[in-house]
Amino acid sequence: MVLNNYRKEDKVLLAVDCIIFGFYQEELKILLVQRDFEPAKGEWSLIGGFLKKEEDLDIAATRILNHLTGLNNVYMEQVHSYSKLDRDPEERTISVTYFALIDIAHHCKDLLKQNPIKWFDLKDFPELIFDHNDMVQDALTSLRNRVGTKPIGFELLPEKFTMRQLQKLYEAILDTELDKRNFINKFNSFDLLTKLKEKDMSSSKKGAFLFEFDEDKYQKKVEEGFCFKI
Amino acid sequence: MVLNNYRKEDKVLLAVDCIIFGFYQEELKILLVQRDFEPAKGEWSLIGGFLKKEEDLDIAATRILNHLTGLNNVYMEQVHSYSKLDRDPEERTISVTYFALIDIAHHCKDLLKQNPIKWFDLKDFPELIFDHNDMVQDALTSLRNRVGTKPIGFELLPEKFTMRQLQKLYEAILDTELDKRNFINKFNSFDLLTKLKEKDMSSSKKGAFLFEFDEDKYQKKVEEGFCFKI
DNA sequence: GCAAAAGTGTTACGTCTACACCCATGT
DNA sequence: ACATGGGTGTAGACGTAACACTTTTGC
Repeated sequence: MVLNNYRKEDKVLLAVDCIIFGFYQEELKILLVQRDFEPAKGEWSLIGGFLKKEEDLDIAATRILNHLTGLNNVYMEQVHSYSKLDRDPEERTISVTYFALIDIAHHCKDLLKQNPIKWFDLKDFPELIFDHNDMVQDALTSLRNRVGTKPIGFELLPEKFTMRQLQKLYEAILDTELDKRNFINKFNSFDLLTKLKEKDMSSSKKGAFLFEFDEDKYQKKVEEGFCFKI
Repeated sequence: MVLNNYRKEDKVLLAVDCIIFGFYQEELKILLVQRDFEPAKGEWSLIGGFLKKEEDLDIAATRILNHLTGLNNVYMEQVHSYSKLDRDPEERTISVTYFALIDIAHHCKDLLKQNPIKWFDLKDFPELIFDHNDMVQDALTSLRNRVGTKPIGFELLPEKFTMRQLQKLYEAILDTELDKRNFINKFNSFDLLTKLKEKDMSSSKKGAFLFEFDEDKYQKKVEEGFCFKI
């Protein structure tokens, strides 16, 4: 027999946890929070919260991110749902994760000062509560897959960036070294970037030209069947 | 302030919906059920149910699949969570989808006779309730991505299969035509199949050699860094 | 003048694609 | 003997990967 009465069914707590990635000094970073409530008070955790009756998951993720960071208009994608019975010792909780991509330099100058929130190097961050370490791992895998088929890397960079920054970003995400000429040639072949007249003088004496991602151009190309593939 | 009391939080109904794929007569199929309860009684729907207190999502998906089909040991993967406020008119319900891969020929001879469950051609199935059409689309996308990086296609075939069957399967999943020589050459280059002495005589007079997927060999290769990529 | 990063093309290599004929067998 | 699907190899196109030197300028 098919289940036929919604009201008889068990309800559960639904949480949303955000894996917030940033990019700074050529390294991928992750934003973590020190829990200020039990259980596991004082331990490091992903930024999360509970789904409310009147919102869907995407909105909850946006709200939670905004609530703890003050950030808006952040690129987010749902990753996976976690449901092991004992994953949260306090109460049975199912958690849906989202990864978020943030341009640290632009948005977060004062975040770093705020107390229980801190950026960590993705290669060296503390043990997290519950199954949050798995979540980070899965989110990273998801990001790696995604970045290969959709030009979302820019979400981690300032609007204007140098080719070298872009390359270092992809190197950090994919955890591999890339040849600068091949990288630039490939990216240029997509014809998605606008080269500006400005230069960034912060990393060399000669200065490096700045580029912008042309979202409109990308959308038009997609409609024409273009498929981003790096 | 961080949320600090689990008990105050809203709880929700959590459903699991299964997108069950099969392969038969060179076409991808999907298993659908006619709802025998309100709302939307009589309409076609994915096979689903509600998560129970004592199970995690993987187990719920397995139970639901088994309950409506009698099948065990079915390959399943979580796809996505759907949470639009009005997606289920009866009551706020979040749904987590799983795709399942089934060898129709082997397992389901009598399923077809059972009443409210029916295999449909993936290219021609009825309008589904709620957001189930989106779920099917997303699951198909997920299957397409997955099949390119993990040898799961075999789950849709009998244990022993011909190269032609395998090729037709990939053609059906990817919705594209493949060259038989290129396909065979590529697959053989992986060295994951065992050629049997037996032939399948059902589709030609000459007969076609049967092959088996060597799961152990695949696992060993993966440990050595092998990466399936088709 | 030298250190440090920016910028720029070509060649070799490997992979992917296209393609056509013979084989075995049941009717 | 012929119709049907099974099985096999190669050559050209294409994309990827490897590689080194010149430029600019602040110190």
